[in-house]
Amino acid sequence: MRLQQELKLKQPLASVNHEALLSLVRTSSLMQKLSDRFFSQFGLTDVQFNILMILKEHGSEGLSQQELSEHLIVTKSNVVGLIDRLERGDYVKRVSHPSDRRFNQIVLTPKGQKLEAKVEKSYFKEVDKMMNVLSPSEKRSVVKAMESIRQYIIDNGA
Amino acid sequence: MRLQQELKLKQPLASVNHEALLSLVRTSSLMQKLSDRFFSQFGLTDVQFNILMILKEHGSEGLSQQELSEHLIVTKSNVVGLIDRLERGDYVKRVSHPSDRRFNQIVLTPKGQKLEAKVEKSYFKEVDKMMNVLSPSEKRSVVKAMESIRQYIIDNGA
DNA sequence: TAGAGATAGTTTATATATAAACTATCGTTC
DNA sequence: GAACGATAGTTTATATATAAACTATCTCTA
Repeated sequence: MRLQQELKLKQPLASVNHEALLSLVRTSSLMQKLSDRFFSQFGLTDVQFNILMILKEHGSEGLSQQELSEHLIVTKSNVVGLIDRLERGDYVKRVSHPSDRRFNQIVLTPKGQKLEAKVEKSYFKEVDKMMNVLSPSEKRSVVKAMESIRQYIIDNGA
Repeated sequence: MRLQQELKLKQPLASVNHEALLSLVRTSSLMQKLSDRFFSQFGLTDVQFNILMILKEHGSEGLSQQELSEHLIVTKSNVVGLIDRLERGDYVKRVSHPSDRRFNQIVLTPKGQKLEAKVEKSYFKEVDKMMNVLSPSEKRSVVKAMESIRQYIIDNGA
């Protein structure tokens, strides 16, 4: 559908720049909703699955909450609740760092490992289904454009 | 920066599809943060400004909370709190529909109109600055790619 | 070695978001 | 006209997110 109709605008968008921006914002918002629905099948949220994937990559050493907050680009105060909830579900645990008691090493439990492996398979299938609506050159173009935008944001102090 | 480094991945991304998806997700997340910082200058959030813009377009008739929830693609229960907070700041008000008391017509107050007009000017300048990192053909390509993705999501029941 | 500063994590207050259960109002149908 | 069903908005419980103030721990330096 055309963006103007989707946004229920009375007038066409005046600027191509605004149209491109709203395209991105609207699309990522809808992707978020699709993602929510997908992960809720497994009793997870997208953020929770992301954490499980990150922790899987870091094995038995895990990551500190500070490191996790940098991976997720969220504040450390947010990570507290995220780990609380994952710990409540017995998917991860906090382990005290042996030589520096300020750190929690967050590691997957066996239950967390099993769930991650199971969800990951379905996840990559869904990703392929969605992204294959784009041609290879479109994908390259999107990746390049997104990189330019991120560079702008980083240069402007994010 | 390369996505792999930004995401602090130990291994390169296996699939181009996943890379394209994470490009989008990461970029919109950073855009959200830039947006937060921009609007906080004016004591607003991005969602609040979006509501003010939508209401401006609908003048003295305003929109019901149900209609607003459709514009914003959020649930009506979310809209309750959004309007509560904007009403607390005297930016909008709830007006009972004259012939159907189930409806609230949400309209801008004079204070809300003034703020919207002021913020809008800066907003469009920022949008131009950011999106002009893309060439005209890149913008067209992004708009087209995003439309394809949204079509996929709509077809898959969102 | 005592104190100062840095770092990791937590708490609190607030904003955004959902789903589900609820109230109030309106329309339709019998 | 009373009952039923649909619609609009609210409330509650929960998840994600921030900023700011806090505690605990560690490190460095005077």
